[in-house]
Amino acid sequence: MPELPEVEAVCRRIRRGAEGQLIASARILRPGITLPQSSAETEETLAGRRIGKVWRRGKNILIGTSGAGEDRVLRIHLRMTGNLVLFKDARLVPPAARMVLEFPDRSGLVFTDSRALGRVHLHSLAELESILAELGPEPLSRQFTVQWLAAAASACGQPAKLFLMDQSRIAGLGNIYAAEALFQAGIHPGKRMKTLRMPKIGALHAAIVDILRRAVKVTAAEYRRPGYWGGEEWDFPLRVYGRKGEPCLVCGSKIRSMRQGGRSTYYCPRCQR
DNA sequence: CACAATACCTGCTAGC
DNA sequence: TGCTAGCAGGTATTGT
Repeated sequence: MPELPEVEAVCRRIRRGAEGQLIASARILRPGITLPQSSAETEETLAGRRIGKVWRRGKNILIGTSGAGEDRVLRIHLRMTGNLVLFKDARLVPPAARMVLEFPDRSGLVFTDSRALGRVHLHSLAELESILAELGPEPLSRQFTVQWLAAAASACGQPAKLFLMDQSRIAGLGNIYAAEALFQAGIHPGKRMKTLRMPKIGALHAAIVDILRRAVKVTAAEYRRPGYWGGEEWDFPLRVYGRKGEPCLVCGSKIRSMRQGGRSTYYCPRCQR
């Protein structure tokens, strides 16, 4: 489910309560989530370590830890339904809890994930660096410029929607925000990247940055509520995603949907060419 | 190589 | 009411 703004919101929500905490015990309640790493080994390594910095890269949540031996980083990917929540009592945890990091006072950080597609991995700093090197630039960083996007686009024959969702090109966009960015820029999702010219490239860059900034702002506020997510509410106002058959908010044409890369894409046939 | 299909999972909903 | 097909905000792997 979560894309960059939701992952950012989760980081901000847990940061205050998690940073600096001692992990008294770690329990992996669903062994598959650590594959190909061993869940028993993950539990053993984490126990007795202290949580350092919590940060994010693309859709990866990164939790630094220190203790016996070298520093390790816990990398959590929420995939479709994952979430991280701080619990007052880590023994009273919901059925979808997949990992529990319990602190000395019995409170804890809990990874919930109904579909169990999310992943938890423990890395050395060197290992983490090489994994993150596979990701494209952060769209809200200085790295992500119009010039960079123009250069990346000119070398790419992919349809625009697939380009935006490819984490090795830009890190953090997913199905919803990619669709929304293309709508805002007036670009058809099937448009080949290398056929885009300058005013459109600029519009796409501006749309990505604008939408993600606004979504982070709105979503981060909502995610302070610990139970948030589970509900169907989507706080960022969506203009095309999920609106098949409804009128375009700009021109009134019926929003259409198509399949791309096995996923549903929504677009306005008149505004997006 | 690029691209498409499928596997991974559970839960919800629309339609019968 | 109860069943089922289809679909879900993601990504790694397999197949063409």
